[in-house]
Amino acid sequence: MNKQDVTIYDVAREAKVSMATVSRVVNGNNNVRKETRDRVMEVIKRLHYQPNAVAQGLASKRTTTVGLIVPDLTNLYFAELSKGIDDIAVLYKYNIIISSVENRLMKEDAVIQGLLNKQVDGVIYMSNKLSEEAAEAFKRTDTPVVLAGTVSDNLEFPSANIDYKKADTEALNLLLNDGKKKLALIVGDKEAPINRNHRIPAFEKFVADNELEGCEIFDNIKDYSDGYNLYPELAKKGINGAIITKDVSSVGLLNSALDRGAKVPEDFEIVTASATQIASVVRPALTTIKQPLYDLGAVAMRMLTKLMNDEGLEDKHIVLPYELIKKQSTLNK
Amino acid sequence: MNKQDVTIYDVAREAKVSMATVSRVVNGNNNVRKETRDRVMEVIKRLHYQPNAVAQGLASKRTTTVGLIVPDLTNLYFAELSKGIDDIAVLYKYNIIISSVENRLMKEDAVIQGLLNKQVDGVIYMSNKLSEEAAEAFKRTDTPVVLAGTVSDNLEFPSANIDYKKADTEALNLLLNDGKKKLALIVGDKEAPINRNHRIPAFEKFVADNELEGCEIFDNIKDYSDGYNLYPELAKKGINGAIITKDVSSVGLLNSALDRGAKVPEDFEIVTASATQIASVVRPALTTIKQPLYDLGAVAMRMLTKLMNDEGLEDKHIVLPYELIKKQSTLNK
DNA sequence: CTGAAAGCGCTAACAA
DNA sequence: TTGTTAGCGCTTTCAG
Repeated sequence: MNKQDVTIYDVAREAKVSMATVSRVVNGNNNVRKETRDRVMEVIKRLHYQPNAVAQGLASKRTTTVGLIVPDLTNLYFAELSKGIDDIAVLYKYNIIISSVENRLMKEDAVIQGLLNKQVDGVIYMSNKLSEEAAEAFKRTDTPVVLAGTVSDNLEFPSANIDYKKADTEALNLLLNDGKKKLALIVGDKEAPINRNHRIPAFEKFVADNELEGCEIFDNIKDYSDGYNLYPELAKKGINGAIITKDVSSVGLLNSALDRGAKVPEDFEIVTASATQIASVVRPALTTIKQPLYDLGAVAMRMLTKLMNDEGLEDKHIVLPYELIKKQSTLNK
Repeated sequence: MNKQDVTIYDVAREAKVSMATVSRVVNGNNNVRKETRDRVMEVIKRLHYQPNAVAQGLASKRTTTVGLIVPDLTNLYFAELSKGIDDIAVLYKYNIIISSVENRLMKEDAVIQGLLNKQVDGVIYMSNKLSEEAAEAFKRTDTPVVLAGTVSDNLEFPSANIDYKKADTEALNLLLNDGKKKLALIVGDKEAPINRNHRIPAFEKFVADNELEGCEIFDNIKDYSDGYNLYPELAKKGINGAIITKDVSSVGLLNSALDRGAKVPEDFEIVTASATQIASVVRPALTTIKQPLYDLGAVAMRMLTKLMNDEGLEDKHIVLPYELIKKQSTLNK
């Protein structure tokens, strides 16, 4: 059987109606007499007609496809966001074209352009750092864009997030309350807007407000071994409490601390800021800022569907509640 | 700026050539005089012309898009396969439409049909269990299909896998050699072809060959808590060595065993059969059958590119080497 | 090396 | 309620 053996034209002829009528039936348009509709449906069934979505897309200028831009699929943070997005996409009958952008030769704006050339109806952007060129590319187009689990510098794009400042401050308070005063904020990339504009200012404010000494921000801690290798430095500096944004790094740090004979949480407390599976299966279990990743994705996609239907957004920036889950990597006095 | 303000026609007029020539330039066809090419290129740059991939797709009947069918994105097994696929896809300039099929109301064949309607040039199927309808849908179409990290009952589709029988047998030998004789095979779904046709027969053969008593197969262990809750039953039955196919379950089992005071690996040994991140960060680290997931994905996608170019496959079923990584959840005598 | 012209399969006014 | 008729933006023979 060939790629497309039966077209709308075949159905029309066989059902003795015009292509327009078949098109109406296929698209659920009500302006068709029931009798006609049934006849057309019967022929569609009989001939196994399937509409060619590419032709539909060209004619209607809507592809029912959205683009997803994600750094890395194997990072559970993004995988869980994606799952939320996907479920809502299915609900609204959109397909998803996924593009990873981390460690790619192709520049981000080229990736975006590729998506736009495919005529996606919308884009969800999840990379932690919205580059200049990417922002420019988005601004040049009518195609709606929503950010999920990431922020832009000036709120120009709709987004779904948690209140990172509040979450971090609450976590820092937990550490301080446990008697830990030499604190660290450990991030993957200082320049990511989420860190630059939220986490770092919150950390600095907390340190200043509480007149803490010897607190420090560590940058460039991205994977398990980064975390593992960082611990000695923390120990030397007397750091006894840390918030880490990536949970794989947290686990590395945790294991490293344990391997070097540190007592967690007595000597050293850890809070991880993205509660994926991985944080909950290690022992001692990690205290986490639990972000509602699935929901963030779902909400972002829901916003996008509204924009794609020109419905407008009542709220451009949705903030979902987080939870501080206290486990065994903190004393929780 | 509108979705598409400049078309091939605009470029043609501006460059004083025909659309055909512009098309040739865009597609890198050599039959264009350098002078003409340069002129067209200049106009393309100047007008910021971007080809409409949907129109290209309709006219050429190739969309440079492939469909990915995956149970669940947040399962690292599939995420890592997907990463390999994605990297090769980028290399060959294909986009990826990803469809999750686990816990969906939509039946698998409907998902596949949706992909075919979008005129994908090929499909990579990674679900653990290729349903009847799915296989039928694939057989009805000319669109090439490749299986990655999964098998079909009768080798009808090209695939990339490891030798599951050999891997499991090697792992079982490790357990036996460590003195563990009451062994378990713990799977997510007994009926998945990979289990039914490979892992289970290998297990049964091993048990028979070594005349072991009290060995057993456990089904339906899919997530962390399934694994966690299974341990008491294993303990009661005196099972002292287990191969588990899902590593999240392995971790549940491990933690459960430790929580109940069992010594791992002295009293109880564990080998997990899919070495994702999660298996390597827990303590004691899990001994794993390390499948080259990234490579399996990459190889599958490479096969697909060949099929999409009608190049034919020298080898329909590619078997990649695995590694048995001995860690602390086995004695490794 | 280049252009003319016929589609690809469908949607969407507009008429009837 | 239905049909006619232009396209959507591009590729691809076929001629020249």
